[in-house]
Amino acid sequence: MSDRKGKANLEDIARQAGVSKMTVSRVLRGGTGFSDDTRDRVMATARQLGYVPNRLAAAFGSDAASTLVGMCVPRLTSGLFGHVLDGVDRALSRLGYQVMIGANNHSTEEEEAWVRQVISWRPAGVILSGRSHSPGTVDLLRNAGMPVVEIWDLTTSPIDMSVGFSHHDCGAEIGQFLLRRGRRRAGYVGALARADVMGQSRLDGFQAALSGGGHPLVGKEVLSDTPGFYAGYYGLETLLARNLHLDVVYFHNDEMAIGGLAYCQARGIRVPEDLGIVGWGGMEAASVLPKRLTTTVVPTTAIGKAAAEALVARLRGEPGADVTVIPTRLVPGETA
Amino acid sequence: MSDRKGKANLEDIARQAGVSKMTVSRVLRGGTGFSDDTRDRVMATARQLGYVPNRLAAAFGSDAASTLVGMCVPRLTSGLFGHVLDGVDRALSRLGYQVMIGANNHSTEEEEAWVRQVISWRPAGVILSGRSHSPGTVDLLRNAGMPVVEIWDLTTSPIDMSVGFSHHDCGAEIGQFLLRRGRRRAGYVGALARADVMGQSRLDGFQAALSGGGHPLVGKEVLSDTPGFYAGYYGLETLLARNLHLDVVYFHNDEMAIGGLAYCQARGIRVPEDLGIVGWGGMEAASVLPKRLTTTVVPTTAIGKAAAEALVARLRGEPGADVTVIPTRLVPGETA
DNA sequence: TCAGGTTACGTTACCGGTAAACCTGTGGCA
DNA sequence: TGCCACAGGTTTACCGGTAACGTAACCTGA
Repeated sequence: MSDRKGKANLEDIARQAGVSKMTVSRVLRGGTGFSDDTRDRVMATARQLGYVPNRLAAAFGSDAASTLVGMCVPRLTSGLFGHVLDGVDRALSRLGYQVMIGANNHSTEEEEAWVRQVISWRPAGVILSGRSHSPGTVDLLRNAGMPVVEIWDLTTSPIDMSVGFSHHDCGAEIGQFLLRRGRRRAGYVGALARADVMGQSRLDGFQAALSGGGHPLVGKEVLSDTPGFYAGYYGLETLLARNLHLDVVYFHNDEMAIGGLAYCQARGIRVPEDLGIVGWGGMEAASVLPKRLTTTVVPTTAIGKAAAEALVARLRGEPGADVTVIPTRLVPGETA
Repeated sequence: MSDRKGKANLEDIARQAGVSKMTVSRVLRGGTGFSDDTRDRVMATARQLGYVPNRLAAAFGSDAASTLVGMCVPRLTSGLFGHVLDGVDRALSRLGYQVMIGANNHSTEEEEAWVRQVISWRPAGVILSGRSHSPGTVDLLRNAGMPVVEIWDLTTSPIDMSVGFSHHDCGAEIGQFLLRRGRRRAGYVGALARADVMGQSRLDGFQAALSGGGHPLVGKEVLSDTPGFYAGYYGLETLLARNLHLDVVYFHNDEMAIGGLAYCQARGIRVPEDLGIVGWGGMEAASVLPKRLTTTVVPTTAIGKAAAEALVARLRGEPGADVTVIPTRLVPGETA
């Protein structure tokens, strides 16, 4: 056994089984061109030597052999993206791929830095979150010539493929829903400001719908904090302190909306009578609250799965749509 | 430019800059053995050609050059592990490493399958969650001779290194705390049963403390469901239906405890007067609830960071402890 | 009976870096 | 003057697979 780290390689197996390296390679990859007898002998030898394949060598030697997929999310601590990641990982690992992760913290520069790193591993493909990227990122990916899936926020002109839904439509749908329910003085509580392009899209859609219905947004409060429970709590406190006589507040996401609900409960504000509360995302907690949160449920796992499958389909040369819509669902709860 | 995918390589840069491949390699890695003039020329040429390094080739050619780290968590959808992953990723990406993820779904077999895959990429090191692994996993890792960090549940005899805290102690601490607060009839609501070894450790510690204090656990309900809000809600409902006159319930984690709180609120059970509720983990939501949840706060991000740093220290040959304790903190809230 | 296809292999070249050993000119010093 | 150290390189070998092509033995049908 050639003993760089004491590991057996194809050559060791070949020698011991009395065949060539290439035959061993073919057998282990489950190809054709060998007899049943040879296959059994090679397999037995490989097992006996404790052979651990070297994907590094395989991917290096042949551009087609990489089973690595890069996936970049805005934040690893987001509950929603945890589910997306889970969907991606389940689908890909079942097909023999491995996932390399990254977080861009809602920054296109950080995303570009990550893409630069991940590309240096010559992955089979890359999954990005969102549809706004730096020119450098787009260049790098175009040049790399590998499948790219942009998820979460749908785009009709993707770098390569897009899987997700329209954030703008989500916001608009909620706006129209609230108008139908008779709400007239809507506010918004968000976080991360310009950084989160997709949250901004929802707000844009929301505002457009409200204005279109003749009752434009009355006030908004956008913190530069992490969009979590705290930010929802204090964001609502700040917004209400401005005495705008709001009758409903749309939140950046469910976490923040639940923070808002906590604030209402603490201050004796009745929901939905005194104030309506609406979230976005569809986290599990939202449905076991004393009052079920009105929100948009996003099929996170399905998006991850669809992205992974689109990527693999392209790698296999199967035909597939460039744009896949995974619809969200407005779930009227008891808070608006 | 040799055009396998149209990408420039060291040789292209070398030719154009009028030096050898090796000199280019040294310059790009920031080594020594070249003049300032040569360095500037090489750097300029690399930029001009849009050189993207090939880490695959580097890691393949030299076992020491890998910047890949594998990280396996029980579930990617867990809020706590999202933070651990974040801690790991931040620390590692700052140091130039990339993270390959995996989920074992609380199964040592799935973990072994993942380890087999990740090792085939010849990573610089591996981070695992938990301390119970299949013999095959331990063999593979020992044989690979790379740094391994076991996180989350501390072990005094790690495969290589261990970073975390004792789940058993967490449970015991809560047990003692509740006894001091005068609770005498404690119950437990959990999930995943045998599969989640660490949850079981907490329960063991909890029971030991209660028994030691003369008031053993009265009843428990362990669902084979995902340990989330729903499971907490229905688990508590089922447990209380047995009319055991419990005065406090310890939950597998905060999500389940919050589900339990939701159940109490729905049924008019006063917390903490009629029933105490205790969680585990320290999720953000727990602190903006109408009543702050009594729980154990786990420094998730710090554990991830410490694990990453221990791994890198070992890679650099710096001295470091094999076992690093990251203490948890019992936070008495208003629910017990 | 023999051209032509098929099966079951073997051979060769190559992927793009890095380690290690090897050169070469220059300056310092005994 | 001769020797050595050192800066600033170059050369060579190798990592472990895979693609592409070559080939001998066997089969098959006209």
